Amino acid sequence: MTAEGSSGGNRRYDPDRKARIIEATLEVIAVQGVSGTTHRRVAEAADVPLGSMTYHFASLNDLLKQAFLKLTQEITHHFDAAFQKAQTADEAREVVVDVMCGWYAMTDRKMTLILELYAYVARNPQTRHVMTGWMAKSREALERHFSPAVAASLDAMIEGATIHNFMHPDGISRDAARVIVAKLSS
Amino acid sequence: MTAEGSSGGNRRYDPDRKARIIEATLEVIAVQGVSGTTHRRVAEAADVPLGSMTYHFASLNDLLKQAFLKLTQEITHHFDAAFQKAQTADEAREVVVDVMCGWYAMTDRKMTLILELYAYVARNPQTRHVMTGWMAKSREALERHFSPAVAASLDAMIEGATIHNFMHPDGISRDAARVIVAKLSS
DNA sequence: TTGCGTTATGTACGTTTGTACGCATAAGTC
DNA sequence: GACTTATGCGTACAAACGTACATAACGCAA
Repeated sequence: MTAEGSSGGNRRYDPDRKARIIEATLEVIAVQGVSGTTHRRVAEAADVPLGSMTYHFASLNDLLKQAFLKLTQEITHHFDAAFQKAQTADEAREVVVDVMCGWYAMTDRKMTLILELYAYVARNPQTRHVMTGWMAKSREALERHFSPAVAASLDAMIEGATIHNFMHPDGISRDAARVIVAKLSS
Repeated sequence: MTAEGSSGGNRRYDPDRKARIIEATLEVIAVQGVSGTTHRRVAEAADVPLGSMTYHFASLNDLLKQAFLKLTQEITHHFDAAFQKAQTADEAREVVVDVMCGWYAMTDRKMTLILELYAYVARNPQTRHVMTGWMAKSREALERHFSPAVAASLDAMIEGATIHNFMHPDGISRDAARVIVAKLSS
């Protein structure tokens, strides 16, 4: 009775609702951009009533902030997992190459979300900690295999190469990436 | 009589109006983001009546497109000018260092605009040519001093370092940048 | 002057927006 | 069962939106 108890059309008791709304928010942002993200569109995507929006989130900005935070946490998780597997420095270098071009789960959707995040943070300084936190985690993962200076350069290169490859299909090939990583980490 | 002839409150004949609207658009985007850029806000910023918006631009998207195009042209111009001065490879390397951290005129405002552009292009594939055109010009400038492969890597590094330095104040120092450029261009 | 064609603008319209809030419905307690 | 409290939601509203369009203001030819 407690579970599955949807007694007709109008739903009740849906403990994952808030999480689902956040996920739906990312979906809407990916397709419509922050500029096209509205309470109503997210509500429809998450299949919840409009009233749930203002009930679970103080404002639209609050919703965006939480959605972007979840995005960075997911990415950080993937990033960490990839580097956790690497044992030797050479293996770590290969992971960097993987991330630079191809990425494990860097779909167009995720890349779009990241760029929306950047723009959002640039215009909302009070959410900058979302970025600095993410960057710190990435740096930390890299510094388990490289010196701080090299880690910083690899991090920047990952950023730039990922964006350039996204914007211009055949930007940096896998072989080219290998050469670059070798140079930077020497 | 033809110039300065504002015969009271309601203006007439203002040949630079379109250009001024585009500039005002960039100003609004920088502060409010694409999501907060409206006909009315731009009109106020440019000090033109609302009707001028739909008169000079087919739609809001058309306006955004033209504004972003102007942004990339300005940046390209600065970029080219900087590299035009460099005669030797070493001088070119130093320009790359300049651009990576500090940039000639890379204010927070301009960086914000660039990030908004990225997000906009990611969501509007039909405007991707604005990005590919810009990238081609940058690549071209770099290839006057470096091999294609090295130019591509420097371009990506500039991208990543600029963004990281913007997000996290003391990301890559000038000395560190010099080391990185030396490695990449060897 | 008058007339005409182009250029520009004020205004109105139908939508969509974020958000507030009264009320319905559940769980909790006896 | 009855009653109380906490939780969730349908709905309403003022503000702001993009856009269209009738009409005003001009330059210019006659």
